Amino acid sequence: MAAGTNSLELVVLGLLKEQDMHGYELKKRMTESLGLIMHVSWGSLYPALARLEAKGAVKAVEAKPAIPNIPMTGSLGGERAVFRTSSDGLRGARNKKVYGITDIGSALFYQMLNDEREIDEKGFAVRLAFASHMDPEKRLKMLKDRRDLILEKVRSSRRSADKRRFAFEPYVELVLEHFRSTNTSDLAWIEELIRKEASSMQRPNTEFLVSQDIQDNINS
Amino acid sequence: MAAGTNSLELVVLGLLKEQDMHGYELKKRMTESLGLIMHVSWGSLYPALARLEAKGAVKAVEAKPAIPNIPMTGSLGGERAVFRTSSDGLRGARNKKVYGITDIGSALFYQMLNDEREIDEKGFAVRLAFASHMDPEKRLKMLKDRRDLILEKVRSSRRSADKRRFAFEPYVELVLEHFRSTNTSDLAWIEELIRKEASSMQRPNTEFLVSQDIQDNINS
DNA sequence: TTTCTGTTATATCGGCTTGATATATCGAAA
DNA sequence: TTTCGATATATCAAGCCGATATAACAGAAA
Repeated sequence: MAAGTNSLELVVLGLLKEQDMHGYELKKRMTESLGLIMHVSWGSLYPALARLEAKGAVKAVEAKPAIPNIPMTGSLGGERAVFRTSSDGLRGARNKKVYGITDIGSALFYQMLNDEREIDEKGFAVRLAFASHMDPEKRLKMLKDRRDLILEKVRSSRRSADKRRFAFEPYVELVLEHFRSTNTSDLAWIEELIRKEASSMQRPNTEFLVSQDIQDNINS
Repeated sequence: MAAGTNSLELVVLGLLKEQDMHGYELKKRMTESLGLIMHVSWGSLYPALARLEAKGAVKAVEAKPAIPNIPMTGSLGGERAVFRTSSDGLRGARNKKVYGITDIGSALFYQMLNDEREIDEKGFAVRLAFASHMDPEKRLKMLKDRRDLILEKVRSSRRSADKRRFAFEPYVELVLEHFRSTNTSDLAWIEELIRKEASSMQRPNTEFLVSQDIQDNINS
Protein backbone atom coordinates (compact mmCIF):
# COMPACT_ATOMS: atom_id res chain seq x y z
CA MET A 1 0.00 0.00 0.00
CA ALA A 2 1.26 3.52 0.79
CA ALA A 3 2.17 4.19 -2.82
CA GLY A 4 5.84 5.05 -2.77
CA THR A 5 7.47 6.99 -0.01
CA ASN A 6 5.60 10.02 1.19
CA SER A 7 7.63 13.19 0.52
CA LEU A 8 5.78 15.22 3.10
CA GLU A 9 6.57 12.80 5.90
CA LEU A 10 10.17 12.74 4.72
CA VAL A 11 10.43 16.50 4.95
CA VAL A 12 8.77 16.63 8.34
CA LEU A 13 11.17 14.05 9.72
CA GLY A 14 14.10 15.81 8.08
CA LEU A 15 13.20 19.11 9.69
CA LEU A 16 12.47 17.57 13.08
CA LYS A 17 15.91 15.97 12.95
CA GLU A 18 17.34 19.46 13.17
CA GLN A 19 15.15 20.63 16.02
CA ASP A 20 11.83 20.11 17.79
CA MET A 21 8.95 22.07 16.33
CA HIS A 22 5.19 22.36 16.32
CA GLY A 23 3.02 22.22 13.21
CA TYR A 24 2.77 25.89 12.54
CA GLU A 25 6.52 26.31 12.81
CA LEU A 26 7.04 23.39 10.42
CA LYS A 27 4.83 24.96 7.82
CA LYS A 28 6.56 28.30 8.22
CA ARG A 29 9.94 26.69 7.73
CA MET A 30 8.76 24.82 4.69
CA THR A 31 7.19 27.74 2.91
CA GLU A 32 9.93 30.19 3.84
CA SER A 33 12.90 27.99 3.09
CA LEU A 34 11.68 25.31 0.73
CA GLY A 35 8.82 27.28 -0.79
CA LEU A 36 10.27 26.99 -4.26
CA ILE A 37 10.57 23.24 -3.91
CA MET A 38 7.36 22.21 -2.25
CA HIS A 39 4.16 23.46 -0.83
CA VAL A 40 2.17 22.22 2.14
CA SER A 41 -1.40 22.80 3.18
CA TRP A 42 -2.86 22.48 6.66
CA GLY A 43 -5.10 19.73 5.43
CA SER A 44 -2.11 17.53 4.75
CA LEU A 45 0.35 18.69 7.38
CA TYR A 46 -1.67 17.93 10.48
CA PRO A 47 -2.85 14.52 9.27
CA ALA A 48 0.76 13.74 8.36
CA LEU A 49 1.89 14.61 11.88
CA ALA A 50 -0.90 12.48 13.28
CA ARG A 51 0.17 9.59 11.05
CA LEU A 52 3.78 9.92 12.10
CA GLU A 53 2.75 10.06 15.74
CA ALA A 54 0.64 6.93 15.31
CA LYS A 55 3.64 5.15 13.82
CA GLY A 56 5.73 6.26 16.76
CA ALA A 57 8.03 8.25 14.48
CA VAL A 58 7.44 11.50 16.31
CA LYS A 59 6.09 12.28 19.75
CA ALA A 60 4.77 15.32 21.53
CA VAL A 61 7.70 16.65 23.50
CA GLU A 62 6.05 19.55 25.14
CA ALA A 63 2.50 20.86 25.19
CA LYS A 64 2.61 24.25 26.77
CA PRO A 65 -0.49 26.44 26.92
CA ALA A 66 1.64 29.40 25.91
CA ILE A 67 2.41 30.92 29.30
CA PRO A 68 3.86 34.30 28.50
CA ASN A 69 6.64 35.86 30.52
CA ILE A 70 4.59 36.94 33.54
CA PRO A 71 5.04 40.65 34.09
CA MET A 72 5.42 41.38 37.77
CA THR A 73 1.97 42.72 38.50
CA GLY A 74 1.81 41.20 41.93
CA SER A 75 -0.12 37.99 42.55
CA LEU A 76 -3.38 38.08 40.60
CA GLY A 77 -4.74 34.66 41.26
CA GLY A 78 -1.81 32.31 41.51
CA GLU A 79 -1.17 29.99 38.60
CA ARG A 80 -2.46 32.28 35.89
CA ALA A 81 -6.05 31.19 35.39
CA VAL A 82 -7.62 28.14 33.84
CA PHE A 83 -5.76 25.94 31.38
CA ARG A 84 -8.69 25.58 29.09
CA THR A 85 -7.56 22.48 27.23
CA SER A 86 -10.43 22.78 24.82
CA SER A 87 -12.66 19.77 25.30
CA ASP A 88 -10.44 16.79 24.53
CA GLY A 89 -7.13 16.59 26.26
CA LEU A 90 -3.91 18.13 25.06
CA ARG A 91 -4.77 20.31 22.12
CA GLY A 92 -6.45 23.65 22.15
CA ALA A 93 -6.34 26.77 20.09
CA ARG A 94 -3.12 28.34 21.21
CA ASN A 95 -1.82 25.30 23.04
CA LYS A 96 1.25 24.47 21.07
CA LYS A 97 2.08 20.85 20.56
CA VAL A 98 5.81 20.57 20.02
CA TYR A 99 6.98 17.43 18.26
CA GLY A 100 10.29 15.67 18.45
CA ILE A 101 11.66 12.85 16.34
CA THR A 102 12.10 9.40 17.90
CA ASP A 103 14.54 6.62 17.09
CA ILE A 104 11.84 4.96 15.05
CA GLY A 105 11.36 8.22 13.19
CA SER A 106 15.04 8.53 12.52
CA ALA A 107 15.16 5.00 11.14
CA LEU A 108 12.10 5.73 9.02
CA PHE A 109 13.77 8.85 7.70
CA TYR A 110 16.78 6.92 6.42
CA GLN A 111 14.62 4.17 5.06
CA MET A 112 12.43 6.60 3.11
CA LEU A 113 15.40 8.56 1.92
CA ASN A 114 17.07 5.49 0.46
CA ASP A 115 13.90 4.05 -1.01
CA GLU A 116 14.80 3.23 -4.59
CA ARG A 117 11.34 3.30 -6.08
CA GLU A 118 10.74 5.58 -9.00
CA ILE A 119 10.14 9.15 -7.93
CA ASP A 120 8.53 12.19 -9.48
CA GLU A 121 9.95 15.67 -9.72
CA LYS A 122 8.92 16.75 -6.25
CA GLY A 123 10.07 13.53 -4.66
CA PHE A 124 13.43 13.89 -6.35
CA ALA A 125 13.90 17.49 -5.25
CA VAL A 126 13.04 16.65 -1.66
CA ARG A 127 15.35 13.67 -1.52
CA LEU A 128 18.18 15.59 -3.10
CA ALA A 129 17.70 18.35 -0.55
CA PHE A 130 18.35 15.82 2.21
CA ALA A 131 21.00 13.98 0.22
CA SER A 132 23.74 14.69 2.71
CA HIS A 133 22.14 11.98 4.85
CA MET A 134 22.28 9.38 2.07
CA ASP A 135 25.22 7.19 1.45
CA PRO A 136 27.14 8.14 -1.67
CA GLU A 137 26.30 5.11 -3.78
CA LYS A 138 22.57 5.53 -3.26
CA ARG A 139 22.88 9.21 -3.97
CA LEU A 140 24.65 8.55 -7.22
CA LYS A 141 22.13 5.91 -8.17
CA MET A 142 19.27 8.30 -7.50
CA LEU A 143 20.85 10.89 -9.76
CA LYS A 144 21.37 8.40 -12.54
CA ASP A 145 17.83 7.05 -12.24
CA ARG A 146 16.46 10.54 -12.44
CA ARG A 147 18.64 11.33 -15.43
CA ASP A 148 17.46 8.23 -17.26
CA LEU A 149 13.84 9.03 -16.50
CA ILE A 150 14.01 12.58 -17.81
CA LEU A 151 16.02 11.46 -20.82
CA GLU A 152 13.36 8.95 -21.70
CA LYS A 153 10.58 11.48 -21.23
CA VAL A 154 12.21 14.03 -23.50
CA ARG A 155 13.07 11.44 -26.11
CA SER A 156 9.59 10.03 -26.17
CA SER A 157 8.15 13.51 -26.47
CA ARG A 158 10.44 14.32 -29.39
CA ARG A 159 9.70 10.98 -30.97
CA SER A 160 5.96 11.51 -30.98
CA ALA A 161 6.50 15.09 -32.13
CA ASP A 162 8.50 13.86 -35.11
CA LYS A 163 6.02 11.11 -35.86
CA ARG A 164 3.05 13.31 -36.53
CA ARG A 165 3.21 15.11 -39.86
CA PHE A 166 1.21 18.15 -38.82
CA ALA A 167 1.93 20.58 -36.02
CA PHE A 168 -0.49 21.11 -33.16
CA GLU A 169 -1.88 24.49 -32.47
CA PRO A 170 0.96 26.97 -32.16
CA TYR A 171 0.45 27.50 -28.44
CA VAL A 172 0.65 23.79 -27.76
CA GLU A 173 3.90 23.57 -29.67
CA LEU A 174 5.14 26.61 -27.77
CA VAL A 175 4.48 25.00 -24.42
CA LEU A 176 5.88 21.65 -25.46
CA GLU A 177 9.04 23.25 -26.74
CA HIS A 178 9.49 25.11 -23.48
CA PHE A 179 9.02 21.98 -21.43
CA ARG A 180 11.51 20.13 -23.56
CA SER A 181 14.04 22.87 -23.06
CA THR A 182 13.41 22.98 -19.31
CA ASN A 183 13.89 19.25 -19.09
CA THR A 184 17.03 19.43 -21.19
CA SER A 185 18.54 21.98 -18.88
CA ASP A 186 17.53 19.92 -15.85
CA LEU A 187 19.32 17.09 -17.54
CA ALA A 188 22.52 19.09 -17.93
CA TRP A 189 22.34 20.06 -14.27
CA ILE A 190 21.96 16.47 -13.17
CA GLU A 191 24.78 15.32 -15.42
CA GLU A 192 26.99 17.88 -13.77
CA LEU A 193 25.99 16.64 -10.33
CA ILE A 194 26.71 13.07 -11.37
CA ARG A 195 30.13 14.11 -12.61
CA LYS A 196 30.95 15.79 -9.31
CA GLU A 197 29.63 12.90 -7.24
CA ALA A 198 31.58 10.35 -9.24
CA SER A 199 34.82 12.25 -9.00
CA SER A 200 34.43 12.87 -5.27
CA MET A 201 33.85 9.16 -4.76
CA GLN A 202 37.15 8.32 -6.39
CA ARG A 203 39.10 10.62 -4.10
CA PRO A 204 37.27 10.89 -0.78
CA ASN A 205 37.70 13.75 1.69
CA THR A 206 36.36 16.25 -0.76
CA GLU A 207 34.14 18.83 0.85
CA PHE A 208 31.44 17.95 -1.63
CA LEU A 209 30.64 14.96 0.50
CA VAL A 210 28.90 16.03 3.66
CA SER A 211 28.28 12.79 5.44
CA GLN A 212 28.85 12.34 9.11
CA ASP A 213 25.82 10.51 10.41
CA ILE A 214 25.61 8.02 7.61
CA GLN A 215 26.60 5.10 9.73
CA ASP A 216 23.39 5.49 11.71
CA ASN A 217 21.76 4.47 8.49
CA ILE A 218 19.41 1.58 8.89
CA ASN A 219 18.88 -0.25 5.64
CA SER A 220 15.62 -2.03 6.27
CA MET B 1 -16.61 24.53 -3.74
CA ALA B 2 -14.75 23.14 -6.76
CA ALA B 3 -11.50 24.82 -5.80
CA GLY B 4 -10.50 26.79 -8.87
CA THR B 5 -10.99 25.51 -12.36
CA ASN B 6 -10.20 21.89 -12.91
CA SER B 7 -7.36 21.48 -15.42
CA LEU B 8 -8.26 17.94 -16.28
CA GLU B 9 -11.80 18.83 -17.28
CA LEU B 10 -10.41 21.71 -19.29
CA VAL B 11 -8.10 19.41 -21.22
CA VAL B 12 -10.81 16.85 -21.82
CA LEU B 13 -13.14 19.48 -23.21
CA GLY B 14 -10.32 20.96 -25.27
CA LEU B 15 -9.52 17.63 -26.85
CA LEU B 16 -13.15 16.74 -27.43
CA LYS B 17 -13.56 20.05 -29.21
CA GLU B 18 -11.25 18.69 -31.87
CA GLN B 19 -12.96 15.33 -32.24
CA ASP B 20 -15.12 12.77 -30.50
CA MET B 21 -13.20 10.25 -28.44
CA HIS B 22 -13.58 7.58 -25.79
CA GLY B 23 -11.70 7.55 -22.50
CA TYR B 24 -8.85 5.34 -23.54
CA GLU B 25 -8.20 7.43 -26.62
CA LEU B 26 -8.23 10.60 -24.51
CA LYS B 27 -5.62 9.23 -22.18
CA LYS B 28 -3.48 8.10 -25.09
CA ARG B 29 -3.63 11.54 -26.63
CA MET B 30 -2.77 13.19 -23.35
CA THR B 31 0.21 11.06 -22.50
CA GLU B 32 1.55 10.94 -26.05
CA SER B 33 1.15 14.59 -26.88
CA LEU B 34 0.98 16.45 -23.60
CA GLY B 35 2.95 13.94 -21.55
CA LEU B 36 5.57 16.52 -20.67
CA ILE B 37 2.92 18.91 -19.47
CA MET B 38 0.53 16.76 -17.54
CA HIS B 39 -0.22 13.26 -16.50
CA VAL B 40 -3.55 11.53 -16.05
CA SER B 41 -4.50 8.37 -14.25
CA TRP B 42 -7.52 6.18 -14.90
CA GLY B 43 -8.81 6.94 -11.45
CA SER B 44 -9.23 10.60 -12.33
CA LEU B 45 -10.05 10.41 -16.02
CA TYR B 46 -13.18 8.28 -15.84
CA PRO B 47 -14.67 10.14 -12.88
CA ALA B 48 -13.93 13.39 -14.71
CA LEU B 49 -15.81 12.14 -17.75
CA ALA B 50 -18.67 11.08 -15.53
CA ARG B 51 -18.71 14.52 -13.91
CA LEU B 52 -18.74 16.26 -17.26
CA GLU B 53 -21.52 14.01 -18.48
CA ALA B 54 -23.55 14.76 -15.36
CA LYS B 55 -23.13 18.47 -16.04
CA GLY B 56 -24.29 17.94 -19.59
CA ALA B 57 -20.93 19.14 -20.92
CA VAL B 58 -20.27 15.94 -22.82
CA LYS B 59 -22.55 13.15 -23.95
CA ALA B 60 -22.12 9.61 -25.20
CA VAL B 61 -22.26 9.86 -28.95
CA GLU B 62 -21.89 6.25 -29.76
CA ALA B 63 -21.63 3.13 -27.63
CA LYS B 64 -20.65 0.33 -29.90
CA PRO B 65 -19.95 -3.13 -28.52
CA ALA B 66 -17.02 -3.32 -30.89
CA ILE B 67 -18.56 -5.26 -33.75
CA PRO B 68 -15.64 -6.18 -35.90
CA ASN B 69 -15.89 -6.32 -39.65
CA ILE B 70 -17.80 -9.58 -39.97
CA PRO B 71 -15.85 -11.95 -42.13
CA MET B 72 -18.20 -13.67 -44.54
CA THR B 73 -18.44 -17.04 -42.86
CA GLY B 74 -22.05 -17.52 -43.82
CA SER B 75 -24.80 -16.94 -41.25
CA LEU B 76 -23.73 -18.22 -37.86
CA GLY B 77 -26.60 -17.06 -35.72
CA GLY B 78 -27.68 -13.74 -37.11
CA GLU B 79 -26.76 -10.66 -35.15
CA ARG B 80 -23.44 -11.89 -33.82
CA ALA B 81 -24.24 -13.35 -30.45
CA VAL B 82 -25.07 -11.80 -27.11
CA PHE B 83 -24.27 -8.18 -26.33
CA ARG B 84 -23.17 -8.87 -22.86
CA THR B 85 -23.48 -5.35 -21.47
CA SER B 86 -21.82 -6.41 -18.28
CA SER B 87 -24.45 -6.20 -15.55
CA ASP B 88 -25.55 -2.57 -15.57
CA GLY B 89 -26.47 -0.96 -18.82
CA LEU B 90 -24.17 0.60 -21.37
CA ARG B 91 -20.67 -0.15 -20.20
CA GLY B 92 -18.80 -3.35 -20.56
CA ALA B 93 -15.23 -4.33 -21.01
CA ARG B 94 -14.59 -3.60 -24.66
CA ASN B 95 -17.75 -1.61 -25.27
CA LYS B 96 -16.36 1.72 -26.23
CA LYS B 97 -18.21 4.78 -25.06
CA VAL B 98 -17.42 7.60 -27.43
CA TYR B 99 -17.95 11.08 -26.03
CA GLY B 100 -18.72 14.28 -27.83
CA ILE B 101 -18.78 17.83 -26.52
CA THR B 102 -22.11 19.67 -26.21
CA ASP B 103 -22.91 23.36 -26.40
CA ILE B 104 -22.90 23.48 -22.63
CA GLY B 105 -19.47 21.86 -22.69
CA SER B 106 -18.19 24.37 -25.19
CA ALA B 107 -19.43 27.23 -23.04
CA LEU B 108 -17.86 25.62 -19.99
CA PHE B 109 -14.59 25.30 -21.86
CA TYR B 110 -14.41 29.02 -22.58
CA GLN B 111 -15.52 29.90 -19.10
CA MET B 112 -12.84 27.74 -17.50
CA LEU B 113 -10.21 28.93 -19.92
CA ASN B 114 -10.87 32.56 -19.09
CA ASP B 115 -11.20 32.01 -15.36
CA GLU B 116 -8.91 34.60 -13.83
CA ARG B 117 -8.29 32.93 -10.53
CA GLU B 118 -4.71 32.33 -9.52
CA ILE B 119 -3.30 29.23 -11.14
CA ASP B 120 -0.41 26.91 -10.42
CA GLU B 121 2.25 25.73 -12.82
CA LYS B 122 0.20 22.94 -14.32
CA GLY B 123 -2.90 25.05 -14.64
CA PHE B 124 -0.88 27.72 -16.40
CA ALA B 125 0.70 25.29 -18.85
CA VAL B 126 -2.64 23.76 -19.73
CA ARG B 127 -4.33 27.09 -20.25
CA LEU B 128 -1.48 28.38 -22.33
CA ALA B 129 -1.66 25.27 -24.48
CA PHE B 130 -5.24 26.16 -25.33
CA ALA B 131 -4.56 29.88 -25.47
CA SER B 132 -5.54 30.19 -29.11
CA HIS B 133 -9.12 29.97 -27.88
CA MET B 134 -8.73 32.85 -25.43
CA ASP B 135 -9.26 36.41 -26.35
CA PRO B 136 -6.03 38.37 -26.57
CA GLU B 137 -6.56 40.61 -23.56
CA LYS B 138 -7.22 37.68 -21.25
CA ARG B 139 -4.26 35.84 -22.67
CA LEU B 140 -2.00 38.80 -22.01
CA LYS B 141 -3.40 39.19 -18.52
CA MET B 142 -2.78 35.55 -17.78
CA LEU B 143 0.83 35.89 -18.87
CA LYS B 144 1.35 38.96 -16.75
CA ASP B 145 -0.29 37.38 -13.71
CA ARG B 146 1.93 34.35 -14.08
CA ARG B 147 5.01 36.53 -14.46
CA ASP B 148 4.17 38.49 -11.33
CA LEU B 149 3.56 35.31 -9.39
CA ILE B 150 6.89 33.74 -10.32
CA LEU B 151 8.70 37.01 -9.79
CA GLU B 152 7.31 37.25 -6.29
CA LYS B 153 8.19 33.63 -5.53
CA VAL B 154 11.78 34.05 -6.63
CA ARG B 155 12.16 37.35 -4.83
CA SER B 156 10.75 36.00 -1.61
CA SER B 157 13.03 33.00 -1.85
CA ARG B 158 16.08 35.21 -2.36
CA ARG B 159 14.93 37.52 0.41
CA SER B 160 14.74 34.74 2.97
CA ALA B 161 18.01 33.32 1.68
CA ASP B 162 19.73 36.66 2.28
CA LYS B 163 18.11 37.13 5.65
CA ARG B 164 19.58 34.08 7.29
CA ARG B 165 23.24 34.45 8.13
CA PHE B 166 24.12 30.77 7.83
CA ALA B 167 23.75 28.52 4.81
CA PHE B 168 21.62 25.39 4.88
CA GLU B 169 23.10 22.06 4.12
CA PRO B 170 24.92 22.22 0.82
CA TYR B 171 22.43 19.98 -0.97
CA VAL B 172 19.53 22.16 0.08
CA GLU B 173 21.32 25.22 -1.25
CA LEU B 174 22.07 23.31 -4.43
CA VAL B 175 18.43 22.48 -5.02
CA LEU B 176 17.23 25.95 -4.11
CA GLU B 177 19.71 27.53 -6.47
CA HIS B 178 18.58 25.28 -9.27
CA PHE B 179 14.94 26.08 -8.69
CA ARG B 180 15.69 29.77 -8.65
CA SER B 181 17.49 29.49 -11.94
CA THR B 182 14.69 27.42 -13.47
CA ASN B 183 12.17 30.00 -12.37
CA THR B 184 14.31 32.80 -13.68
CA SER B 185 14.49 31.20 -17.09
CA ASP B 186 10.74 30.58 -17.05
CA LEU B 187 10.42 34.24 -16.31
CA ALA B 188 12.50 35.22 -19.31
CA TRP B 189 10.39 32.96 -21.50
CA ILE B 190 7.17 34.52 -20.28
CA GLU B 191 8.53 38.02 -20.69
CA GLU B 192 9.30 37.17 -24.30
CA LEU B 193 5.78 35.86 -24.81
CA ILE B 194 4.34 39.03 -23.29
CA ARG B 195 6.46 41.12 -25.62
CA LYS B 196 5.23 39.23 -28.66
CA GLU B 197 1.61 39.32 -27.54
CA ALA B 198 1.73 43.02 -26.85
CA SER B 199 3.27 43.86 -30.17
CA SER B 200 0.85 41.67 -32.09
CA MET B 201 -2.04 43.41 -30.35
CA GLN B 202 -0.87 46.78 -31.57
CA ARG B 203 -0.74 45.67 -35.18
CA PRO B 204 -3.32 42.92 -35.68
CA ASN B 205 -3.21 40.39 -38.49
CA THR B 206 0.02 38.93 -37.25
CA GLU B 207 0.12 35.20 -37.57
CA PHE B 208 1.01 34.97 -33.89
CA LEU B 209 -2.66 35.44 -33.14
CA VAL B 210 -4.58 32.32 -34.00
CA SER B 211 -8.09 33.25 -33.13
CA GLN B 212 -11.01 32.42 -35.34
CA ASP B 213 -13.61 31.03 -32.99
CA ILE B 214 -13.13 33.59 -30.28
CA GLN B 215 -16.45 35.25 -30.84
CA ASP B 216 -18.18 32.08 -29.68
CA ASN B 217 -16.68 32.95 -26.34
CA ILE B 218 -19.22 33.09 -23.58
CA ASN B 219 -18.08 35.24 -20.70
CA SER B 220 -20.27 34.03 -17.89
C1' DT C 1 -10.31 50.55 29.47
C1' DT C 2 -12.18 48.25 25.83
C1' DT C 3 -12.26 47.10 21.20
C1' DC C 4 -10.38 45.86 17.10
C1' DT C 5 -7.07 43.74 14.11
C1' DG C 6 -3.48 40.71 12.73
C1' DT C 7 -0.66 36.84 13.87
C1' DT C 8 -0.11 32.41 16.00
C1' DA C 9 -2.01 27.77 16.31
C1' DT C 10 -4.71 23.51 15.55
C1' DA C 11 -8.24 21.03 13.25
C1' DT C 12 -11.70 19.25 9.90
C1' DC C 13 -14.38 18.76 5.51
C1' DG C 14 -15.63 17.82 0.63
C1' DG C 15 -13.82 17.01 -3.62
C1' DC C 16 -10.21 15.44 -6.37
C1' DT C 17 -5.90 12.68 -7.74
C1' DT C 18 -3.10 8.79 -7.57
C1' DG C 19 -1.39 4.08 -7.99
C1' DA C 20 -3.08 -0.33 -7.74
C1' DT C 21 -6.02 -3.69 -9.05
C1' DA C 22 -9.93 -6.17 -11.41
C1' DT C 23 -12.24 -7.52 -15.40
C1' DA C 24 -12.99 -8.46 -20.11
C1' DT C 25 -12.36 -8.21 -25.28
C1' DC C 26 -9.72 -8.60 -29.32
C1' DG C 27 -5.86 -9.47 -32.78
C1' DA C 28 -1.98 -11.79 -33.88
C1' DA C 29 1.74 -14.61 -33.08
C1' DA C 30 3.60 -19.00 -31.58
C1' DT D 1 -4.96 -23.56 -29.73
C1' DT D 2 -3.19 -21.15 -26.38
C1' DT D 3 -0.99 -17.30 -25.07
C1' DC D 4 0.17 -12.62 -24.99
C1' DG D 5 -0.14 -7.83 -25.33
C1' DA D 6 -2.96 -4.00 -26.47
C1' DT D 7 -7.53 -2.06 -25.95
C1' DA D 8 -11.17 -0.55 -22.77
C1' DT D 9 -13.73 0.64 -18.56
C1' DA D 10 -14.16 0.77 -13.69
C1' DT D 11 -13.35 0.94 -8.63
C1' DC D 12 -10.85 1.48 -4.10
C1' DA D 13 -8.09 3.16 -0.15
C1' DA D 14 -4.97 6.81 0.89
C1' DG D 15 -3.62 11.08 0.57
C1' DC D 16 -3.55 16.12 -0.81
C1' DC D 17 -5.59 20.68 -1.45
C1' DG D 18 -8.26 24.84 -0.64
C1' DA D 19 -11.52 26.50 2.31
C1' DT D 20 -13.20 27.23 6.55
C1' DA D 21 -13.86 27.17 11.76
C1' DT D 22 -12.19 28.16 16.16
C1' DA D 23 -9.55 30.33 19.52
C1' DA D 24 -5.55 32.62 22.07
C1' DC D 25 -2.91 36.40 22.24
C1' DA D 26 -0.26 41.00 21.31
C1' DG D 27 -0.40 45.46 20.41
C1' DA D 28 -2.51 49.50 18.39
C1' DA D 29 -6.40 52.41 18.23
C1' DA D 30 -10.53 54.24 20.24
